[in-house]
Amino acid sequence: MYIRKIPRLYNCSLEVTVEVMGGKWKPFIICYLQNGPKRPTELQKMVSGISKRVLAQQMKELEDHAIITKTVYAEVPLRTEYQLTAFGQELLPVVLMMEKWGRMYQPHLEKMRIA
Amino acid sequence: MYIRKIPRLYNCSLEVTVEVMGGKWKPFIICYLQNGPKRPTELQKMVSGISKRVLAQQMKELEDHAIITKTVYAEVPLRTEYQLTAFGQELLPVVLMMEKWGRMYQPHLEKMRIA
DNA sequence: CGGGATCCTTTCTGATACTG
DNA sequence: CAGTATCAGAAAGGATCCCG
Repeated sequence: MYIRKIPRLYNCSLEVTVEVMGGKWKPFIICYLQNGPKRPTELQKMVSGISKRVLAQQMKELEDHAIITKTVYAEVPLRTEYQLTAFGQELLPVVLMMEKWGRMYQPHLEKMRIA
Repeated sequence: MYIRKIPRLYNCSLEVTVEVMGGKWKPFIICYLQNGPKRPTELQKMVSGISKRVLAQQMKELEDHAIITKTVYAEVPLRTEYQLTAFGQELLPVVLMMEKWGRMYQPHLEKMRIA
C-alpha cells in the first residue's frame, strides 16, 4: 500500500527557516562556507567549540535540507568537501545581516555584562 | 592566493546575534511584536506550540538583553505588555529576511518530504 | 492574568572507541 | 581523515500547583 507522507504545515514561513538554519551552530557553518568548499577538519577549527560528532550531525542535516552538498574523493586518507548549494547561498544575506546586527549591538551587551 | 576577507571580530559578532535571538522561539516572538505591544496571552496564541513556562522564560531573556521592554499595569486582573526596544526593532529586518527565505524555500522542502 | 517553583520527561552534547 | 555507535551528564521543555 502506498503511504504518502503528509508534509508538515507551517503557520508562518519563518518556521521553515528556523528549522533549516536554526540552532546553535548552523549560522556559523553556513557563514564559513561562504568563500568556497571546506573540509570537515577545517570547519571544526573555524566553528569554535563544536565537537566532531555534532559537526557531522549538523552537516548531515544541512545536506538533507539541500543547503550544502557533500563530495567525497576516494583518496587515502579520505577527503571530503562541503559546499553551499544555490539555496544555501541565498541564506548568506541572512547570516551576514545577523553578523552586522551583532557588531552594532555587541558593545551594548558587554556594557551590560560589566554592570 | 586566498586572502581572508573576514576579520577575527566577525566570528564574535555572529555569536552575539545567535546568543540573543537564537533558539527555537525567539525569532517568532520578535516577529509577532513587530506591530506593537502584545500581552503574554496573545503571544502564546501566536507562537504555536510554546508553553506558558517557556514563553515567560524567553521573554525574560529578551528583556535582560534589552530587546524588549515589559510594562505592567496594576489592574485587576493583572495586565502586562511587551514591546520591542530600538535594538529589538533593528532585529526585524533579519527576521523578515528569514521569513522571506522560508517562503521561497518552502515548496522545495515539502517536495522533499513527500519523496 | 502573569509568572515563579517544582517535578519529571525528552532532547542535546561531549568523550571515547571503532570502522572503512 | 571521515563518520558512526554508545553511554552518561547537561540542558531544554511540559505539566501542574500556587501566589500576588
